[in-house]
Amino acid sequence: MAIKNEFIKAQLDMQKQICLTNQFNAIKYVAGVDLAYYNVDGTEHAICAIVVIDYETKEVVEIASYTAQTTVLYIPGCLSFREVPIFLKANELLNTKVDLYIFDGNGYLHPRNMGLATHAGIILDLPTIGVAKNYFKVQDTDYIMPAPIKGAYENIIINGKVYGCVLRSRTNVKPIFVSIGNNIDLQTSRDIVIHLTSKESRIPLPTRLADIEANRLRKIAQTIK
DNA sequence: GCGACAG
DNA sequence: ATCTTGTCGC
Repeated sequence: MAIKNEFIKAQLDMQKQICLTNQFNAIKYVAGVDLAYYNVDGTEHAICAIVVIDYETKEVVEIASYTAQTTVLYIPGCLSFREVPIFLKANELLNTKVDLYIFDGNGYLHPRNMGLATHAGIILDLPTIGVAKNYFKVQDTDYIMPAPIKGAYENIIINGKVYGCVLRSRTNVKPIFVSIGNNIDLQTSRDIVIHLTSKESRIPLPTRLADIEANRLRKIAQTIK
């Protein structure tokens, strides 16, 4: 498939820019990013919602969103090319100077270590974390199920390299998959995800709120049709 | 041909 | 991701 090869070349080119160390002094504003999709007369549209919260008080600081027609189809491994352009437009509407972004999807846990969170992180040149609700198998490697206790985790090691981890964000609840995006390390990513996860959801608060906002806007757009 | 496949 | 109602359970 010609299109997919273009994406792979672009990912391989970006690969060498990934930063695996913390590049921040303090975290004040954290943004959660999520997209929702719907159709209008057979034309697919996407809504990107970004919700910024205060890392300590967890209060919502700002919400931004951007809707656009979809131009790129979804191909496993190439998700970022579909979602990053729309995310960047929504991000332009943000007034808050965000310290860290959390994406709904993988970062380093990707065939070329270039998932959504990493791709966006390199463009933003800011710290990002990828949090996926489902496992995206790389090189036929399975993950080890962590203990059913909040905070338990197992690193996902592929060919001797740590791609990310499976983290139990809530006791007795299906685990999530955490990986670095850019300008951050995995240990810190895990700590932050745990800090932002409570009994309301197994997903960290910023992305959970972004998910709710994106779907709220989608339902409104669908009833207007 | 069959199954897998972040969102 | 989305199409979709009720339903079992804390």
